[in-house]
Amino acid sequence: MVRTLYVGNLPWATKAEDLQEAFSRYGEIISARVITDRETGRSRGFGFVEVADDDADAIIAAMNGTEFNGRTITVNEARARDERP
DNA sequence: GTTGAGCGTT
Repeated sequence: MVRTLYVGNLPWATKAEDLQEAFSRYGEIISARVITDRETGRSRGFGFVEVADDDADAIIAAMNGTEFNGRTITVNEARARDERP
């Protein structure tokens, strides 16, 4: 099973592979993705990381509120798009 | 070549 994590407050230069590398230190990463603006192609400063269910809690605890390339990032469980108003 | 709260593609 996988759980999707929301990662916010990222530096502009952050790439998906950067997330993968950083998060994989604390658990199994299924996939990582940084959201970029579809129109401009620039990073929106946040992303999503799919992690193994068993590692999700440890990863959130380890990464949330920590400094990532100079910015204090936010990590918590992501919401489904359907839940958004 | 910029910016800073937020929850994305198929």
